[in-house]
Amino acid sequence: MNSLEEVEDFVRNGHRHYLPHLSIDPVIFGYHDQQLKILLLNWKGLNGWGLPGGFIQRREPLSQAAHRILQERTGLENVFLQQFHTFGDSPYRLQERNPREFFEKYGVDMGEDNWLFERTLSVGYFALVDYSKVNVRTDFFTQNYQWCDVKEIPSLLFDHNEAVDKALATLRLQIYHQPIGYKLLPEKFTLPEIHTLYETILGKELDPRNFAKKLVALGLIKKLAEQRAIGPHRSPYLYQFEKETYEDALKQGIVHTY
Amino acid sequence: MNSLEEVEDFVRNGHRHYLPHLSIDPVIFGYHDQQLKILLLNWKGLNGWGLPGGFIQRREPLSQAAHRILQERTGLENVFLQQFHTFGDSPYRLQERNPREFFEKYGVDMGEDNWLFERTLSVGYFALVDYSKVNVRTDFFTQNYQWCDVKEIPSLLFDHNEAVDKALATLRLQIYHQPIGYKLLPEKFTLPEIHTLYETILGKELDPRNFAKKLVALGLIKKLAEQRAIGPHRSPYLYQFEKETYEDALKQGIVHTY
DNA sequence: TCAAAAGTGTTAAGAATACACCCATGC
DNA sequence: GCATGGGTGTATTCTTAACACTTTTGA
Repeated sequence: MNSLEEVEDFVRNGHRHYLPHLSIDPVIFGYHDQQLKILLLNWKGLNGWGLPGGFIQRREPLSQAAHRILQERTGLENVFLQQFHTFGDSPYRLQERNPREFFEKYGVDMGEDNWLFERTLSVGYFALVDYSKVNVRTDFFTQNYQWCDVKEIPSLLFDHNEAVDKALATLRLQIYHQPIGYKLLPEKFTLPEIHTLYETILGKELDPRNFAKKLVALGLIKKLAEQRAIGPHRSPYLYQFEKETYEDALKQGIVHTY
Repeated sequence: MNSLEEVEDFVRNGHRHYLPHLSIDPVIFGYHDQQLKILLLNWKGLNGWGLPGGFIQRREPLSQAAHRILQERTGLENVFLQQFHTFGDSPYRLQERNPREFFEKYGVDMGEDNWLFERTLSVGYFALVDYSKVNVRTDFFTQNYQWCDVKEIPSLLFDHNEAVDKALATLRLQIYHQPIGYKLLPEKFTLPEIHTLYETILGKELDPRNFAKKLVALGLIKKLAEQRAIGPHRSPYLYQFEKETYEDALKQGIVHTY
């Protein structure tokens, strides 16, 4: 949706293709270089940062819509993506919207009862990706983006701060029940790498000895014979996820701490 | 909604009051006499059992809608009610609905593009109530109801089995993170009572000694000096919830097992 | 005195925590 | 040889799990 024509078509005819009253605003967590960030877009007409978003096609399964929207924004497929809450309580989710000014800036005539003005609830999904592999695609409405560290989230548009907070809380609770990291680390990784990943996501320090013991005891990772040269330091061993144990844990859940 | 006039008004004008495409179908867990049941309604025209349901008013916060729908069905207020998932993937949630036959049975002329025919996603909430305190209110569409033991759930209409399964799984996971029981037991209760409650919800046996130790160690309940006479058996002591600890645990969460 | 249900304590195993030193590497 | 980061083990504490007999009560 980059040209004015496409936008006009979306505004006028979108209600034929998409369900009104519902959107999906994914919280995309990106991990790279020991940092956990989320993808924010600058919505031009609103002059503020917010989550990406999209609508559900009329005949499209909900979870497929979430994957599609993610794919359109990041180019990524096969992503860890999880529904965590549906938002419909905040004042912004109560009122009929007033994006009129917003659209008028672009000279699109919307009429009085355009579908985009109606009250819209949001189904919240979060994704966990390696942000160095992402090609963010902006469009007519969003020409800037940033990967913003989770420790420095600014005040966001709408109720998006609430969504980010809840997504992060869910992710942090989840990590005690399900393994993560498969898609965020290279196939072979070092203990310090996965250690930092967990520390970064949980936002707190984890004892490296206990952490390694735990992951090995759970059978989630196994040590390989190979090492990696990392310059003027001792070479760390490489590890791999134990795929079977990992997927079992994903499905059945585990209860423990780190 | 008991008379034909009300129904006709709902069918023809409901879209002015309610959001289309979205419903709330609460899974109402009722506990009483050491049994965990859910409320099922018999939808007359569909000849099958399903969950109660309702729509969201256009200007009504989502969680308030859930409470209202529950209140309308059960008369209960101030209930433990929790959102657990939004359903939009099953075949039933994909198609435009075809309740035409259903309504035609009642002689309501709906027209071709009635709002009730459209695809409808469902925001799932579950509630936990004492079913002996419930006055189920049926209406024009639902004149029978039953409290059905969770171990004997029949095949339900639409995707409601999926909703029940997921609600139960969520409740069982939740019980390891948050206390429950405040609204399900009398103010003063015995250890066997709360013990059975937890066993019933989890669907498995819990060692009575360890269980009692745990609840007391967590500071959730305290022993009173009083006992209750229960006939030709030893009189059990009464306990009370420690309100402060209980509410802290509700808000902040706990991680443990039973 | 009997039947039914309640109450209670200890031990062993496992898990979590805390903690500090040596090792390997490249410059 | 030195700076940097990686690797590893043990002791303590706490938590969980397993387990069986005695007490109370009213009939």
